[in-house]
Amino acid sequence: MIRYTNCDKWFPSDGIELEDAAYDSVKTDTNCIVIAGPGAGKTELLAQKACYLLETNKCPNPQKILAISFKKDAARNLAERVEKRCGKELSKRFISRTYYSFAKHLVDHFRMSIPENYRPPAEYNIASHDDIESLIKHYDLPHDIENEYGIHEVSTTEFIRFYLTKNMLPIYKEYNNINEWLIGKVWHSLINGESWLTPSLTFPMISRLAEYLLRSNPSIRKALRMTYKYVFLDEFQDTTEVQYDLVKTAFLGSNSILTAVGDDKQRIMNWAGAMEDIFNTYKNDFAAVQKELIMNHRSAPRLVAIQKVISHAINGRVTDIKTNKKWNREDGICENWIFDNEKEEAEIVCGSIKTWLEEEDISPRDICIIAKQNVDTYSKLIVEGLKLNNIKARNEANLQDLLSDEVAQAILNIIILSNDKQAPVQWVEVVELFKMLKGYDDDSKEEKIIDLEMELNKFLVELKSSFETTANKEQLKEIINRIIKYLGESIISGIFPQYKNLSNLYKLIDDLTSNLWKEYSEVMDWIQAVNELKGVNSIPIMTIHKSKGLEYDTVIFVGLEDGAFWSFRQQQQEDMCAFFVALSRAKRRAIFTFSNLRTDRFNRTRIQSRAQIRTFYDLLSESQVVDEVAFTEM
DNA sequence: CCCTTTAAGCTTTTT
DNA sequence: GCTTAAAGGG
Repeated sequence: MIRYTNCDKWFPSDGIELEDAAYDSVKTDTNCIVIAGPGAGKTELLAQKACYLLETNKCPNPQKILAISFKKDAARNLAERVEKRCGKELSKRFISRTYYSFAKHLVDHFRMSIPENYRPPAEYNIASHDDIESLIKHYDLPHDIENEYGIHEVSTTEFIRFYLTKNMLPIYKEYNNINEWLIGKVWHSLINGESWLTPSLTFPMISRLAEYLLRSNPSIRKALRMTYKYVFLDEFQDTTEVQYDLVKTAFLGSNSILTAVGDDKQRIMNWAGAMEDIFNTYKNDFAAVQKELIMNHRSAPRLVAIQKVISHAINGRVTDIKTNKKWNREDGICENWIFDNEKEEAEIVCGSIKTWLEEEDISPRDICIIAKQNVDTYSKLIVEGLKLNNIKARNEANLQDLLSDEVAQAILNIIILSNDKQAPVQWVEVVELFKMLKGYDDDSKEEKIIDLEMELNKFLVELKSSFETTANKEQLKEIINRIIKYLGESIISGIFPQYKNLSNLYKLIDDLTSNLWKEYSEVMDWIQAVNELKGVNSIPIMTIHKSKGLEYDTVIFVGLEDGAFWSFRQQQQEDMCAFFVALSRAKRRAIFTFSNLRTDRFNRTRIQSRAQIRTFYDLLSESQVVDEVAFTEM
């Protein structure tokens, strides 16, 4: 029996302290938009709000909270935080999904209620770019698109990204031009398939179908609104029109209470279709109240001082951001490092990193190397230089998909467990996975679980002896295949949709085998090899976009040059935001490098200019806490 | 065939 | 903004 807390007596769990605006946002009964800058504790705020609603029974059983994020790991993080804060039982009614999984669930579950001419078959693929391109080629049409600026040619990529799902369903009853006809044709072919193409839908198409479904079925819409009394919307500044239309149809005019969280200063997804004026649109549509968090728990005071200046340049607002008490007033380092060429840049950067790792209490994972884009070209010399000093650094994007895959994680956990029976975290994760694979839940009999654990132990012992005789890549692959067989190939493909097509699973096995073997052949120890593969001893290198949401003690931004910000003239605001995102990843130290000469991704060395980026420099000097260090005769 | 013009990629996620 | 590759014109 759960005992509920009186609303007035509710306090944040686990000793968390919320600032006033956060406390307001938790307790408010109205739709709201919470502006949460970097380090404001966005995830914590949403987790605490979920706890408040569940623990005080403001969200009574069987009603639920729906949280919608963009990325799987954001959705998972939030769910984990809620479970940690208010326990397993209550957190069952906290449903954390991505936009696309929310949409796909609706479409798959209520497929038969979708109007017939837009009803997809029970089995359909996720359409690839090539699938749609083949259709466009099949209809053999030019695809000029008319917009407010007149007729303009549209690339295939643009057609798929922006035009195929530009409007709500149903698509124009009468075709005004050849492109509307083409959009209709492509939709029809993708839903019904062609002789050479199984029915295939893109995620934005699925979202449009979900919206159409809800709009044309008031009873389903009503049921959804009754189920989800509270709705959280994460990273709201990145919302696309397709996603917003779905949210509007689902919840506008209902009693469901929406809490959107976002930061207009971190809008760096405009180019990918994020809505221009989403905060105001939402405020008007949902009569949402704006709250603004003013704490930055992450960055040191001197870094926050710079962030304030950039922030003001972005939106013209002056906010008195407060820093965490753990810092001294003078904490925080920000420097611009100017070099003649990349070679000098690499030397100084590598030397500094080496010194920091030796003399300061930080590990490789506390440092991050960031570039605007083309990460490999900007970091090539630095990676080579670090390698000479036995320091590892790597582009996170290359292994990200592999390492975030649930099946890959399970395999790596099992490999660790078979070599170290004491690994508690891995044990819990693997047992949970097996319970899921076998369809057990918390009500399952204790004996069943004990049987499962004993059987697993037996398997791990068998594996261990195999590992002792593994001497080449092929033998490692055999072991991984045995693990897959033990998990059950068909069970995997049934539970993890990405492996419905088994060739994806075989590709994963190949990928994992070669990457793990590469690590093992260097360290000759399985546990260490898994850890190296996970990158626990590597300095991460990534784009600004990938770094969003992450934090590091030290951030080295490589290449503060016009060449790196090639779109500055077209999207000054967005590039300023990108600069803000990169800067605000740093807890204590932010370094920006500039090189007069830079080799681009086509391997040509060019003179770099600062004419446009001067804007950044001027802002940095205005903040009066940035030191400019020249390693050159400029 | 050669020279000029034009398109597309850079930055991303999702079952 | 700057590159490469493909397409277009004479």
